[in-house]
Amino acid sequence: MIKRTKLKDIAEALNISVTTVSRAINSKSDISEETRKAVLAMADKLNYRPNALAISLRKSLFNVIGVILPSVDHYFFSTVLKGIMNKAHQANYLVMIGESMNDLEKENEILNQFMSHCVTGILISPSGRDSLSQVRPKRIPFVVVDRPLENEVDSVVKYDDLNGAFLAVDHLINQGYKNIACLKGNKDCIISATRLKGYKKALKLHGIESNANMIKSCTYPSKKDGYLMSKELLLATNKVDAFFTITDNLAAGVYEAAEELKLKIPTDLGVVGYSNSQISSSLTPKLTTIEQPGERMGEQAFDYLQQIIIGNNRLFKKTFDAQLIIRNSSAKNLPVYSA
Amino acid sequence: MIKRTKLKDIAEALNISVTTVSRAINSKSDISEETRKAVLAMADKLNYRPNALAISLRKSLFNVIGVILPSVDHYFFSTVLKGIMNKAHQANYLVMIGESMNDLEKENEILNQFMSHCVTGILISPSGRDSLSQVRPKRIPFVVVDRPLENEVDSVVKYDDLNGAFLAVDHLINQGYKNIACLKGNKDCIISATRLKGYKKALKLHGIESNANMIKSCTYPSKKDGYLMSKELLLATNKVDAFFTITDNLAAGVYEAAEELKLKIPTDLGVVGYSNSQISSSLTPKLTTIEQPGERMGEQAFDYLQQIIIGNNRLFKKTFDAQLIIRNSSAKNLPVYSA
DNA sequence: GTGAAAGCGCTAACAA
DNA sequence: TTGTTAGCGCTTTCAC
Repeated sequence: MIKRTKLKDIAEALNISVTTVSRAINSKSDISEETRKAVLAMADKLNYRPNALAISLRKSLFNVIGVILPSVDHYFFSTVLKGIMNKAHQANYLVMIGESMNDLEKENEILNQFMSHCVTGILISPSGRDSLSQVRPKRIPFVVVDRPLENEVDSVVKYDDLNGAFLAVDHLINQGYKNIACLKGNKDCIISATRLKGYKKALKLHGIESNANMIKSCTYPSKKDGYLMSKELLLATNKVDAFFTITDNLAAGVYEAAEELKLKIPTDLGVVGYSNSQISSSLTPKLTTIEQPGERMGEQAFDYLQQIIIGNNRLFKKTFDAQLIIRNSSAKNLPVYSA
Repeated sequence: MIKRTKLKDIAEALNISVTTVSRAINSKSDISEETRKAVLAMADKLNYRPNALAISLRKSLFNVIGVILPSVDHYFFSTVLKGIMNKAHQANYLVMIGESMNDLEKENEILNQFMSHCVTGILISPSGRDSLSQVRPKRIPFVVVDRPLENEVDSVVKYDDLNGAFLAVDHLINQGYKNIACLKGNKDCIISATRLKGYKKALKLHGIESNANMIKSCTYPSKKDGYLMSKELLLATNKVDAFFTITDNLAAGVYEAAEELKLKIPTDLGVVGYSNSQISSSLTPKLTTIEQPGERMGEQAFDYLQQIIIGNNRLFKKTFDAQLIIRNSSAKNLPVYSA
């Protein structure tokens, strides 16, 4: 922190009191137009910039919020962050950002640092089931984004993941695929678990029995994991004719395995991903997937947080409707989409 | 900001002075083991958390840095941010993040807010040529990342973009492509300009005259722009047999145009992108591109900033070497790569 | 319309 | 080893 002009400097230069300067800067009413102008001119001349730390300390409010996301280079989360920043900027809030990397301990560390630094509120995409039990006791305004723990006590902006997965798998079945495998993430991941439920729900609805052998998990879903898991399944049973993957990355891996095994998508193998990330429309054939409006979710989350900060003490909940984006990776018989 | 335990609360609970409590918390030497333990126990009991604002105000240092990037949902920048956060977290710094959206005015606004909030230093990827003339006068430690203005007065972590583009185009020529077009961004974008130079340098080296009609610009390079610009070029001259695009997104657009016009990549049309973003290996055929180690660049930038903050008053410069990643989009005759 | 004084939570110099 | 005092930069009573 470098030394800079403060109110006292302005006061001394003008031979008036600090109080008066403060009043002028904050455009209070009880001050003469004359002095006001003089102060402002001098402030400008000396390149005065208020010290937000001092102001915050004095006024007990700090217009900074903290955002905790699993990872910023994950496309979906980066759009959530963008949404948050859109609104935060408008509302004159600054945003601090921390990555939890799905690590509860690191998450808690960041949380504590944020608290120490007096953030006014927290926006968090929890890394695990116990995340929020770390947050709640701090008694700080917060809103959960995208990874809702099942409860009725927190404000949360989420996505209808159950239905998203359901739509994906239902679509595959309707297209004529019979043996649909599911590629998912960690057992502890709420999102993964919810999407798995949606998968099972769709199977059940169509009278298909879910088979544990058709479900594969990995720690941190990547293209490579998708490749390995799908290859294993394709070689093992030889009956899998479609994949539902809980993330587009995994689907990209399926494409790779399919090519290696000379299986044509979508005729031999149907694929539906999740998130509509950038790769989904770059794959050939283009990937059918589930849209996730990260930016809008981030914006909504900030709006709720702001409501809570200004004292609106109710619970805010919003679930974004699931939306299937049909492209060519699931067109068993006919290509249905080409844009 | 909610009310929380402060030193005074602990002091009163223990009937000792605030100073003593402070000493205990900060584990100074001149304090009895006994009181130290008592204080720590009470602090824990009352769930004490130091007020970083007050500490910073008092000590005139605030362990927060500000990061200004054009856009966080751009893959490359999100990895830069990740690199910065890796190191910042290790060094116990918090990071504030702002998006300039390539808008000088917005950039300046964020800058001022950061300054007001007493960030110790700034990491910035400048949005335009005049960005730094806004930063320099503030006399705050800063490091430029990835978008170096041509000067010798700032610390900067950059990438050898001239050579990156050169390698890309040189490679295309060596593969046997004759008429190589360049798809780029805005005229004001330094990065775009530098890569264009590399393109021209490679042409020149091979005795090919650069042709203004083979160079197309757009405002904010997207897949769609790539599609439109490449289609226009392919329809117009019918002689373009390869594209060098200053970003992978644009290359993805070229793929789309190629498919529409029934041109086979790489036989009819060679393509080389830039950035090695996620889509590059999802495209079919896989895209030859230029690797950009965003995370490592972010880490390096933070390290430099930290040096400057602790008073190491020299200029820090680092240029990451350009690296061509050869995949199949540029294999005019034989596929050369498949992983 | 203006200024003096107190205090936000904390630390550092100086006393005791 | 502990306490007293002053002050970081600012705002807010309360006098004048």
